[in-house]
Amino acid sequence: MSTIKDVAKEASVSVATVSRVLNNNGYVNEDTRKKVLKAIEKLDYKPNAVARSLFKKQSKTIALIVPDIKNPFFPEIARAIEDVLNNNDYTLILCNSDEHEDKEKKYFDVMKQKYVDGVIIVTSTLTPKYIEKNNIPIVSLDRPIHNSIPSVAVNNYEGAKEAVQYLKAIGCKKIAHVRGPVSVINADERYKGYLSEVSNEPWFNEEFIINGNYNVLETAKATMVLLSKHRDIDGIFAGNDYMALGVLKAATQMGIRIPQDLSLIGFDGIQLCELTSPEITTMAQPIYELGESAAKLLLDMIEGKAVNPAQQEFKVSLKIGQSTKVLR
Amino acid sequence: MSTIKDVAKEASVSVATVSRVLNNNGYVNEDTRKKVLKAIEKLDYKPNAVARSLFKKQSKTIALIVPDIKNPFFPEIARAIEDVLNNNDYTLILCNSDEHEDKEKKYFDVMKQKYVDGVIIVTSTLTPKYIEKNNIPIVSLDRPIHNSIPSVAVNNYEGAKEAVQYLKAIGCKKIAHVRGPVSVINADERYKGYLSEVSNEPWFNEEFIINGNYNVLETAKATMVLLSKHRDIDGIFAGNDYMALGVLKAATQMGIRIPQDLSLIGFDGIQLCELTSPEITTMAQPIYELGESAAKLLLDMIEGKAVNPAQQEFKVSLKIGQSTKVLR
DNA sequence: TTTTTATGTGTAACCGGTTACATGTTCGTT
DNA sequence: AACGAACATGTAACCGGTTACACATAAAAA
Repeated sequence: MSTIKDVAKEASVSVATVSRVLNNNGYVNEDTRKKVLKAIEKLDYKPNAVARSLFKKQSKTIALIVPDIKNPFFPEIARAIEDVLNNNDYTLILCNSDEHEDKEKKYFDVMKQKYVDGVIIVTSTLTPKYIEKNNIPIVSLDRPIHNSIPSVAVNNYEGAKEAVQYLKAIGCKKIAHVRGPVSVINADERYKGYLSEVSNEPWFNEEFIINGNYNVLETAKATMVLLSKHRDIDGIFAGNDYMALGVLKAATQMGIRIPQDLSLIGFDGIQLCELTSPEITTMAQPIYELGESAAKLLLDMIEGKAVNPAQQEFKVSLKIGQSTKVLR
Repeated sequence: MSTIKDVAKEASVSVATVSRVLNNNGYVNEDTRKKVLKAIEKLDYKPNAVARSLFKKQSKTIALIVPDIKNPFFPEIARAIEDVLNNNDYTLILCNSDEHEDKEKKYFDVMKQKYVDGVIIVTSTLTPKYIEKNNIPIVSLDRPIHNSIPSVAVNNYEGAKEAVQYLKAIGCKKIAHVRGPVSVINADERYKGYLSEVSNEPWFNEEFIINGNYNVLETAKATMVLLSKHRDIDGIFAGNDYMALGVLKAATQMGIRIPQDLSLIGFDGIQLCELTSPEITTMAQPIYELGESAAKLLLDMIEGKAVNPAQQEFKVSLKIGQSTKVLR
């Protein structure tokens, strides 16, 4: 690999001049510029990003910390983010936290040591205090942390209400809810949205709420228990699509037909919804847009454009599949 | 952020000494070491990874280039790789190539500029010549490029044969194949494996082979055409699980029951197989192991342990789900 | 006692860029 | 003719580490 010195020598100029043409700043005579460009071409010179980082204290790299990339929501997010970064000559570092605070913090340390320019994080454990202490541009995604931390998310509470309203509208008389982990803010919001819609219904029963922990198999098990005890449930609002898959599985196994016997609606709008049969009706988040916006917001912050701690809230939208059916 | 100079001053020693205790090499008096450690503690000093990289010409970072992280095979791979890296204090950069040679090459350039220590790549387009020219430790995953390039993959040909053999064994009389993209080596191998098992069968028909391009919806469409024309097909070997999902979708839509009317087997063994109903029978690759091995191999290469261009080949194993049924 | 050898520490060069500052031209103005 | 602004380029310090080398001292060997 040739260095800037080699180029300087080849073009018979100083390294400063080469640096100037490289970065297109300062005065450079047109002829000199051409000479340098020719030398760069000849030597197939590529500037050393690490040396540049050391001086500039920035690496053109951002990190994405998610609980687990295997959860199908996150690859879609990651893809959107990477697209934006790629278009802006940034690079994406991927981290799996398993929701462990220790891992998150360890990643944070490493990122600071590597001059990573910013972080997009999906977390339920990190505190605003810790984050501010680290003083690195950050955007929380999917799960707002605090109004002092920029975030990109959807209105889970409203979305959940709409989902339940839809089930009601198509004629469901007894609606159950599979909620996500207690510690996860969006699962909580969705749960609250469900509650606000059903807690005053005469049929409402605490037992209609089960916890699927954002896990398919766990959901399937819990759903079987639920449905065998309460055979008259005719609608289920799953806290996310992944768990809706679990419900689908349980129902199929029990010979309960979806949507004929039971209407099912999920939340998120992951691609998987369209691939199952029946296709899952869901309250869809604009996932790609979410990732895209988070990335753009972060880049703006890094480049000093965005100043106010933006709290972007997107709307979810009902995406009707085949798992819900108008009953009457 | 404090630097090594701050620590040196705090401990009243030279930066060289601090560096020595940091890296645990060279002679350092026990008392001096303690003094330095105390200073490090006091200042909460973390060495600057970029400065270190510049000198050492290595970044403790490796890149993973996949066609698209949204394809559910890759998050599982990525997770395995990241686990290994994390345990070895390496960081993972994620790149989506969309199978475009241009993007792959662009990533390569960036990686070299950033002193990325190695690359794990899933590609069908890059040539051994190009790769060797770049002279960076590399492991090709899932799709061997050439025997001069270390790779980690499964025996797709054998696996495909076994899959078809299984369909035969359970009594399928007419077996179709949904193949993957023509340009992708593993899709080709699987196709050949299928052919070797069926081309001599009296029932064999060229029309039993359709192309799903590793795409669900495309597969579903093609499958509907296939099945409406050839109603006596009673077994389908899908080139991967993702396409098997497409077959499942098509069959459901057409009222063809799986496995009662049609047995379906996929390839890969992604987690999704267990989440559908019916669960998909598949020739499972040891996905996690694949990623793990690729990462370990690459780290060995980077640290100069592995020298011979290893071509690791893993075995696939039949994982019986609910999409295949013994017919007689 | 002298010579090695092992131990301990500091100075400064180096990794490959960027940029502040100095220096020197060339113009346009007055 | 004199002077300031714009243009052009080079020198060297700097970013924050690592390490070769020099030097000093203590312990071991001759």
